Amino acid sequence: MLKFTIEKKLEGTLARAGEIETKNGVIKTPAFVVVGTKATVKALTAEQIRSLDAQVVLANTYHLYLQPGPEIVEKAGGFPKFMDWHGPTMTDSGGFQAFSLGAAFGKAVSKVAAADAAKEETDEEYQSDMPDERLAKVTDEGVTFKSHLDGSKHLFTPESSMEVQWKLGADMIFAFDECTSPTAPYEYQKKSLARTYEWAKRSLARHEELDTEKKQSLFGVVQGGRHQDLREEAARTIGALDFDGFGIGGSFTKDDIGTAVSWVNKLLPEDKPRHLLGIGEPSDLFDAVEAGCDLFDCIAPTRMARHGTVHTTTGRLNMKNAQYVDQFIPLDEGCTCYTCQHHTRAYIAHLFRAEEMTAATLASIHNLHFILRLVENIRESILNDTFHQYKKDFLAKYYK
RNA sequence: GCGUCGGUGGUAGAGUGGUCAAUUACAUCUGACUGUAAAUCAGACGCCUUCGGGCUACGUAGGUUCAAAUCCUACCCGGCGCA
Repeated sequence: MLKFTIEKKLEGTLARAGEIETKNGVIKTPAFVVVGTKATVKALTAEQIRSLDAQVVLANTYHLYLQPGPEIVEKAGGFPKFMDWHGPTMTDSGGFQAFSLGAAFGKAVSKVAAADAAKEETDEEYQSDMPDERLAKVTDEGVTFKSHLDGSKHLFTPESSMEVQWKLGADMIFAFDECTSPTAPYEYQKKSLARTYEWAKRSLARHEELDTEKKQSLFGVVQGGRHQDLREEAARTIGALDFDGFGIGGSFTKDDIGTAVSWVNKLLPEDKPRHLLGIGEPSDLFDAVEAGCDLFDCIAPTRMARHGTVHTTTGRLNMKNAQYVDQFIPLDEGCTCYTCQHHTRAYIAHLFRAEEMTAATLASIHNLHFILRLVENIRESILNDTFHQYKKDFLAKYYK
């Protein structure tokens, strides 16, 4: 069971700093949740995750269901024990894969789209653009999947997602939802929202049957795309259900994350934590905290690290660029992460060019450190009333 | 010395008379990445350009042809075989 306390609210905004107590430790919020999809944070050992002072690790139901399978994870004592992580944990429900393996499969759509790419299609366009080779299809019952690993067919329902997440054993789990595409027509999003609401109730019901001792906390997921009426409807209806916290999911445009999230957070119960699903760019984190979010998870720091992009206080660097091969300075001057304490840009650039695995490890350590410390600093700035100045200064340097 | 095979863009290696500035891979350069289908993907990659095109290129020099990286001759260089 979850205990959430708000220490401080930032006047004139929806931002708050607080603490979530789980049976595996306290999470100081706002907090960035590290993504460990397959019960591993890619390229990092559990010891390295601890060294980063990460607070929470999130794994994914879809991936662990397919491999190694929920029974193995259950036998291992749950995914946290399986991967030797002792702190608080979450699992995502598999709902996001309805989007990434469905409407988005093989296409260039991102759930956070540039404004011009987020144009809603007509129903006809949407249907005809739906990729034939997609691996997921949504029905009222649930989502049918073809495994991306071997093509085998599977069905996820709200009930089965709860069952798998029960076996995976995280402290906090998510209701099964449909993440819609930013190009989906309004009518589709409205229909999808009604379905996600039904799924929320089914998730709750199955969760209550399974978890009689209240070991896991269940978060409901608010969808609604970029529409104020849908977002508000979702916040009211999902918010009225007996969840322990809330996830905010779905698609946004780059510019309206803060706006859309504040529509929701104005209506969600104030005394329960809010997790913004899958957001993790610096500017988005500021906006989302200001709009009242307490938790974030994002694959961006680790994926970008593996692909050679690192965060610095003065913006992103692509370490594969020629200019870094002979720069014998840290990735980011003044950074206290392991990578910056021990290695130079030239060395990291060399490792990427040589395709050495440690390139991914060292860059992941740096990027996670950067984002984790950023969110910690945001928290501090709420507590000592310097949020607005900190935001302004940070963004001015980062997006110079 | 004789014979034989071969010399193609940064590298390897296709092409063997027109559709070739030349397949492909690698390298190089650049970009993207937001609940991980991702150690991935995309673009550029002879020179110039008013983006229509122009120019120079397939060892070197000639030649045949309307047209040559592709055919012929000589030379240079390399592998292999025989002396």
